[in-house]
Amino acid sequence: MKKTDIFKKLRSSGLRPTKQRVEIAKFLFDREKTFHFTVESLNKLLEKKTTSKFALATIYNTVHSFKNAGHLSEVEVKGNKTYFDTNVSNHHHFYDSETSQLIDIDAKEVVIQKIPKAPNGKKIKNVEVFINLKN
Amino acid sequence: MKKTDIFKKLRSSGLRPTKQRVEIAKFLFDREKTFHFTVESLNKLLEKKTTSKFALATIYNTVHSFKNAGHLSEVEVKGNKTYFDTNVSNHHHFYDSETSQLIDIDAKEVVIQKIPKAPNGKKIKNVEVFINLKN
DNA sequence: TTTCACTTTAGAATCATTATAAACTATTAC
DNA sequence: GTAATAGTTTATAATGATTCTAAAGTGAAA
Repeated sequence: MKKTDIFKKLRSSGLRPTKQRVEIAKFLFDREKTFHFTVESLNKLLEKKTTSKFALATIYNTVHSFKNAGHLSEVEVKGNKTYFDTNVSNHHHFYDSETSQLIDIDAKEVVIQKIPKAPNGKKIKNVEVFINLKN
Repeated sequence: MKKTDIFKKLRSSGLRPTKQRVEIAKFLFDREKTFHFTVESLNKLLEKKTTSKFALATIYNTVHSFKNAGHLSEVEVKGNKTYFDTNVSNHHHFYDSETSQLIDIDAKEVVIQKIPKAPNGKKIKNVEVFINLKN
């Protein structure tokens, strides 16, 4: 991903391309596979892989901005940490609780034949399938 | 649920039937429908519905004991609070993020036709379907 | 009924996350 | 370019959920 693309991505979401955002965006989005992380793990990786220094609050701010802009999605995982995913398309997950590892499952890999209808005045927003793994 | 049944339930899981555990167990398990809660909400309800007084730590201890004994399950919900469920059978959930409300879906209400196989040396422990609702 | 391991308790400690307010910086208008 | 300003970053404090600690309490076995 070119630097200008990152600028565009940020600008088009109303986010000023600051040094920090550009660097975090490059780290998050400039990769082949989707990437799952917590703020804590992202912080550690940024410390290791970049020369810049980021306040923890900035990482929280940035991740939330990216999430609100639709560039990141949040994954529901048991436990108290928030997991994020660079894959924002509709998809599913394997979860290995032994290693706390998430693996994406493409939407077309799961076919649901029957599903109950939404209660009372509600509608279905989306369906997420979570496959828990064991050894 | 009779008091002796609660005693049995606790004893058979190696849990001493203390005053607190019995009262919390009665509150949680003596109902028709399944019940979803966080420690915070349970604490408030216990304050309202019982005359006993429980230390918050006791509620945490008790809920964890019950969970480890298999009498409660944990539900994966986005956000930072831990949700518990008195339904420990294999089942699924509707989730209304507007009201933070969970609704159980019986396992037989969902039929999955196709699912990917587990990666490398792993096996599938279980599959959980999460249906997010909107208005 | 005594003893002892298991529990409960209040409060301190910890961990993740959010709020605050001052310093900084990208953008806009000139 | 330069100045003004609105949006950002930062360090730190504050908050909220959860866990830890160590002392006091209590079931259960002998």
